[in-house]
Amino acid sequence: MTEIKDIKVAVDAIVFGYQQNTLFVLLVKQKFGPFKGIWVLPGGFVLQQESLIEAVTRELQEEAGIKVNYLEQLYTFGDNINRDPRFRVISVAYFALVNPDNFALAQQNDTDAEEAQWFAISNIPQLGYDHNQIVKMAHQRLKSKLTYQPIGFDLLATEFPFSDLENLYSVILEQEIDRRNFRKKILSLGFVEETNAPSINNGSGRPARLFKFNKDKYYALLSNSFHFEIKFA
Amino acid sequence: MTEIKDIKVAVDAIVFGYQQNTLFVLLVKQKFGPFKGIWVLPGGFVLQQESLIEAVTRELQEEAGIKVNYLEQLYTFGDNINRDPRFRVISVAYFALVNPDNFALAQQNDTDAEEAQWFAISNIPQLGYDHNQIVKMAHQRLKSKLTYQPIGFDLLATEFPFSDLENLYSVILEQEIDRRNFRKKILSLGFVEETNAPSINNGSGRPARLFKFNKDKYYALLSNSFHFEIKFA
DNA sequence: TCAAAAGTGTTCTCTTTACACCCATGG
DNA sequence: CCATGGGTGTAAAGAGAACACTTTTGA
Repeated sequence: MTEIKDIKVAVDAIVFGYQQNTLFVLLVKQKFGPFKGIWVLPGGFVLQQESLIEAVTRELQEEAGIKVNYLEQLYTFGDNINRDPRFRVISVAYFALVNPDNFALAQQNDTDAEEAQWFAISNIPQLGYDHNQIVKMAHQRLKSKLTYQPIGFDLLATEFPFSDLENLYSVILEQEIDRRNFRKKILSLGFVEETNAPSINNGSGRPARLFKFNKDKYYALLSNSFHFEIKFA
Repeated sequence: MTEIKDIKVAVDAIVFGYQQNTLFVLLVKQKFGPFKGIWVLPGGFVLQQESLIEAVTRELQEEAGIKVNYLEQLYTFGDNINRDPRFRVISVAYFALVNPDNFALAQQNDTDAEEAQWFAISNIPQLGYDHNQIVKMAHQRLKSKLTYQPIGFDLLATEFPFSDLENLYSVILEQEIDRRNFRKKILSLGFVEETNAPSINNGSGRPARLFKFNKDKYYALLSNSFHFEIKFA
């Protein structure tokens, strides 16, 4: 049974952020190891006494000082037995989203102090290991989940103008959206509500009213075997 | 880095089969270990030199002499650090389907010779480890995939009467189906075709024509960003 | 001729699409 | 008063749901 011992278990996180109509992915510069100096996904080995989730959360904190507000398991990469040139490693990849409040990266010369940086999804460099492939899969997951789960809200501020939501969908899905139909559809779902907050004005044009995602209402609907799907012409 | 070494990696498979309007799951009786004599999912530790997929395939062969015709990764269980009472194990669970040709279990007194047996999904006993939870998740996955991917065909014979497909959907989704609407919808998708095979007669009633799933046609449609969703009233 | 399962069309309703003008503000 | 983005309704087409009788076979 000696063969069993030597498979190492890692976690990696694909963290998406959204700012100025652009989708970003969080990367860190590897400080040592076979890909020293190369950009990779934040992640690392799982410790004996921690759960997988704890491992990801810890790594995100250590490597980027970031707290995500959506996290789910994506896929476990372990079919290429040489994906790490040093030894056999399988990696459980996690898919995460941050909203603008958590977008800023902590400047931390203190702890692990690796460089962490946001990269536009259209501009991801060559990454270490099989991480480009992982990013691709995560991007795909984001696109499809967006159409049947309300995860877009985790990339926006708590209160947002409707146009932000429109833009997020059209940017991420890379499709044009009919503003009228989109608004009608989203509002018909019943879990996006106008707030009382005063309208905001961003420079020019008519001020926008603010909306928010009502999580409770969403879950209430869910338990009544409710299902939605957002598609466009 | 000593903590890292001691996490063991296992794979488990949830294999579904379908016979006589009933959905079955394949279980094996544990021969040793902490759950000796208890039913569990087929699976075992991943060897140093094999991919995850190879590990599942091998275990299915060894423990049940079975070859599946659909296999995909389901989820990786590693948040309960005591899921195996002996040591820390994470398990990559796979979701598999067999069609009637592969349904029979090999009688194998030779190799690993564990007892393998099909259990109706409605009649799963208490399993070892966290395997009841895994089965539940797989069952959920099967239900939802059935509505947007043509995986039902992997549970049927290559050629099948239309009523088999109807029954499969209504049994697995636990819903009544309007036969006329179902047939119209499926045939409108364009990848289920009537064969030239002579009708078959099963005892009583009008003989049924046989249909088959045209994989090539399905993939051709897929690449044209085709999407389907099967829902019922 | 009866029992059993297979095969088939139409209407109504609801959802989705396409499409263009006015409104509120700042400069 | 102009530029900029926000806000809104209606008609036509398509998809989904409801619904029942005829056909073919074996016994």
